[in-house]
Amino acid sequence: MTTAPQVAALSFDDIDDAVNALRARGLRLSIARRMVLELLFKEIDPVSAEHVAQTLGIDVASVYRNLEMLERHGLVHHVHLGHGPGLYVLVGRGEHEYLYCDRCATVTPLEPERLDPIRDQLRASFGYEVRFTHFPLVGLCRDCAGEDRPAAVDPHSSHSHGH
Amino acid sequence: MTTAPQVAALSFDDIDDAVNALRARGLRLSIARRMVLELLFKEIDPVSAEHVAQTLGIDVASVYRNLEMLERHGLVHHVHLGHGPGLYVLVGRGEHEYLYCDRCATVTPLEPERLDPIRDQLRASFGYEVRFTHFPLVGLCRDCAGEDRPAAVDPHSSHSHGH
DNA sequence: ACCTTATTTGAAACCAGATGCTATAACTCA
DNA sequence: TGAGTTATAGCATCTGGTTTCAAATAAGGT
Repeated sequence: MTTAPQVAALSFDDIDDAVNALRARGLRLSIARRMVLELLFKEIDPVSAEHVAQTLGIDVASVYRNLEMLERHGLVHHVHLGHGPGLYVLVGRGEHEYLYCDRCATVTPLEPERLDPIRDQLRASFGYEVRFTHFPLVGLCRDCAGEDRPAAVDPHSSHSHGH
Repeated sequence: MTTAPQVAALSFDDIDDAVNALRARGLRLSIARRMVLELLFKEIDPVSAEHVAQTLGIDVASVYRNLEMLERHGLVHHVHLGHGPGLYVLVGRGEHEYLYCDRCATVTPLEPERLDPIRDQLRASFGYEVRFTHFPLVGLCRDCAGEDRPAAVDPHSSHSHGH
């Protein structure tokens, strides 16, 4: 008993794979939707809806609708790192969980397996099946923990995304 | 080595104590500010700025400024449970960390000590000093984990705050 | 009491995200 | 391939949450 079944562990090798999954669910595939999907397949790090809209020249509203819809169908989910907009990422392929430093706003993506021991312990203690995909683990990184007091910074952006 | 020093573990027995701490830092104490503090001392659960403003009949802008300021000075912090407004709570006195169920939106406050083993493990593995005071631990509660798939619900409010 | 400076207020700006509407584009079936 | 059906894109507009601005007020020091 190391890890519970990764709920809805959909995984798509490529766009067509994902597209088929959508089609199988009776969903249409508009140009815009395909573009969003393609972009998500390209990006490694989570991206904001705004970013998607900008880079693709699509209306943000449409982007939000698409992302939300893809999320409902389990292809995508969003994470909140610090404050600022939610960031979207494909599930399954290259999925990560995140460590976020309160102080320097550094984001450290982790392979989910690395947190399995934590999950096990939480399951054992509280019966909870936790994921750090929606909210990151928040605290002080090694460097910041060493220094002075932990004045909560949150620079509202400039996530120095150190991957 | 069970727990790292609780960073900035300020703790105030009563309002006057907190007020003195503020005065000592050269801050004024307006009626509004005192009222906000008093309300926070009364509340057990985290409250929204809106709630504070409503119950006290103070402008939300002032409430936000006060809360933000009290937060800067380490008397208060805020937590995000699901989506919806940030919720503010006094630091130190009766401080909790939170478990949040993705599915049924149940919030379970925990005594921080109960998560110390988790903290220890995360410190050992990643050098991170984590707290679950800003973002809760998110996952499926025992009940929901048993059932079907984990359709992310987030009823956008109605936190059935079971304390 | 007086002066200086922080703080309150109310309005307005702001951002992330959601929603209603109409034209259009996807899929269905003939 | 073309017509019909229905989802989706675009755009404008709204909302909730939070911040900012200018002017009026009130704290604390002297």
